[in-house]
Amino acid sequence: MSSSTLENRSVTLADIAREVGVTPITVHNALNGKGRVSPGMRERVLETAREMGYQSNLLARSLATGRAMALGVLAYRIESNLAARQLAAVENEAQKHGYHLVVAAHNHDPQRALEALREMTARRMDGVISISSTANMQPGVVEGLKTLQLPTVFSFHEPHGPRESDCVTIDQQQGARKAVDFLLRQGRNKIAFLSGPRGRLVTETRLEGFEMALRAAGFEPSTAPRAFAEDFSPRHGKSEAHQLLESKPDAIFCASDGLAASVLRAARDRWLRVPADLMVIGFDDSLLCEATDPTLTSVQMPIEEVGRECVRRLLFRLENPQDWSPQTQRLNCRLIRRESA
Amino acid sequence: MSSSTLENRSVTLADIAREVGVTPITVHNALNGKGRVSPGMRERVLETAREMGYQSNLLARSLATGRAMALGVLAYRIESNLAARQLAAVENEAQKHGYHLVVAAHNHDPQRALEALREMTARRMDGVISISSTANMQPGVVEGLKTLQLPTVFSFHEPHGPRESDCVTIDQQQGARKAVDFLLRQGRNKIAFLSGPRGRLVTETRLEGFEMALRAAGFEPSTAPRAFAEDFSPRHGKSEAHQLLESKPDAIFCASDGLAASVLRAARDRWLRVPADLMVIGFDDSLLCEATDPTLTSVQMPIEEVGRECVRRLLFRLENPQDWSPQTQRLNCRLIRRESA
DNA sequence: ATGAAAGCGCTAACAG
DNA sequence: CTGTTAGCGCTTTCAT
Repeated sequence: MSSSTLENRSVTLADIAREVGVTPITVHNALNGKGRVSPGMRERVLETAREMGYQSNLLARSLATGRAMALGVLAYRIESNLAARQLAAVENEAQKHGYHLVVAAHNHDPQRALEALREMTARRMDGVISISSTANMQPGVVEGLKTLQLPTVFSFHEPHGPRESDCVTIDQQQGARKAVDFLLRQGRNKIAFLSGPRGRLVTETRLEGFEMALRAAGFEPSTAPRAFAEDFSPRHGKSEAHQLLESKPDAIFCASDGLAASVLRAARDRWLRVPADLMVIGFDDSLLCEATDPTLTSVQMPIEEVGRECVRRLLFRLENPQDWSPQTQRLNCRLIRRESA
Repeated sequence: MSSSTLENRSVTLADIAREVGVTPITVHNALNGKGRVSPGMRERVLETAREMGYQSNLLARSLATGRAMALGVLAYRIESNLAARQLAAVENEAQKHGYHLVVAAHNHDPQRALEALREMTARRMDGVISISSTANMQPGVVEGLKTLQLPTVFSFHEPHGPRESDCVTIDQQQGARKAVDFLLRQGRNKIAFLSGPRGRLVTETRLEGFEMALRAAGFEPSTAPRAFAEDFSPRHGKSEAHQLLESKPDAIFCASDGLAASVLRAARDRWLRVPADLMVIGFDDSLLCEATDPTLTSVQMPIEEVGRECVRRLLFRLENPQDWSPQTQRLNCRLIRRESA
């Protein structure tokens, strides 16, 4: 009678039904407020269920209803700060709507990504959110997502070709423009650009924004000094920073906070005062920004908003299949002012 | 016949069976290499399955087998760098063994944690990994995990009372000792301590390590200068750092990299040379360490190893229920040397 | 207000 | 080698 009677196997509707002396259907109705059940009956059922420690089996429910009440998340990485923040936002939003999250990482390995994708369909996820911060995902994966007919939201990444899926991105070009505009408004007119490897979407997009801002202000962007480090981390970029400083810029816009930190170090080597002699702006508004000296002004991406929006769009699609149509959304960046500019 | 015949509903074993002209069981056997199936048959089945775009339904399989092939992860947070790194390691290891991950965050809200826990059992997860970096989890949750008879591994957190579950932790006291020992060996003998709020496990554990190291070296730890900031972030601790510097220490051991960054700033205010006049050591080996100037020596926690070990222990338990017994494992920290010490 | 019947898709155990 | 039978736990539709 008490919960301790049942050993290993977990309590089922039938167990409760037997205990109460009705059929499983009545128990089901009582528990889920479905059919009409007399108040007394409902009370007894609920009570017994509690006593027996009943836990409805979601696997069985999902199988029967065809809804897993779970979303798959396919992330290029989990440990990256940006990805983790987005994942956290996704989790939070999904939770609010009663959805669980199945998470897989692929580290840009297309094999692994496709495999994870198959697993998501095998588990009959209601939908999938793809987090691919660098947009380096192999085309095959994007195709995979599309053909597996799982409702998908891409984020960060804008899938190539015709858009049959939702897409939530950040306008990084706008972010870069915002930073450079700000420098220009501060009266700086010899602004340099520092980024990581050429060819990376991050580099190219932010460089475009940099050039657009200069051009809009009447400068010839092609003459603006620029350099490209091996990577975006603070371990890199110091020699490139020194190289840029040779041309005596009055500001440097960096495509990452790590590189901006390197610029600060290089500036100190040369006894330059930041921001008086040299303004520095980074990108990402990461934890580094508060740790450098001076603290770093940086472009902030609304990554949490991206996460939330992914979930919202996906759920909207699931709940309103008729009046849904694929849509690409671009969110804007903000400039977070600190000491370096 | 071709894959395009099937519209919405997904392909089942029965569909393939019908197509091939056998029973679902044969298809099942062929697909899973179970019963003996003639090579020719197996070939035809595999071929047809591929053609029809068959995706085995894991929900159904789990329901039938009683194994979800999935682990639940209950994290205090996802966006924290440490948590995200551990999560990534867990994901990686689980993936290797063919397990999926269902992830939920509770932000130390006991209500939410219990709810997430129920959801994990409702989904019949094979086991749960609890990531609770600050060990602030309410006792109720720990109890919940224990009573829900889901195999659980606690990490970071050592559950109160008798240990009925596995536990993988990091010996932070050892980490602190290691840092202070190092400073002592460098000839420093006026070492101060800076941390965040008192009462937090992080503060107290690292303080204990600090004092143990001093005592072991023949110093009276109670006289060592110490201060406690409002928080562990680089936004805090600067005034506390200045306060400590009044007593002219030759080294400061900080309970976080953020606070260590604040110390570096304070030191610069006073024209102290780091490490010549003042050595500084942080804790966590976070991204900040490479961004400060000078770069920060810091204590590194083997968080990825913790994640992997959680999965290994859990899977071992699942696969060898008989010769499993709860065990608490403590991993050691390393000191990562950079410029500040 | 309650129940009966059927099915979701897969698997396990044993029979032919 | 292949098929039969039964069941995992829940839901849905339709009777009563």
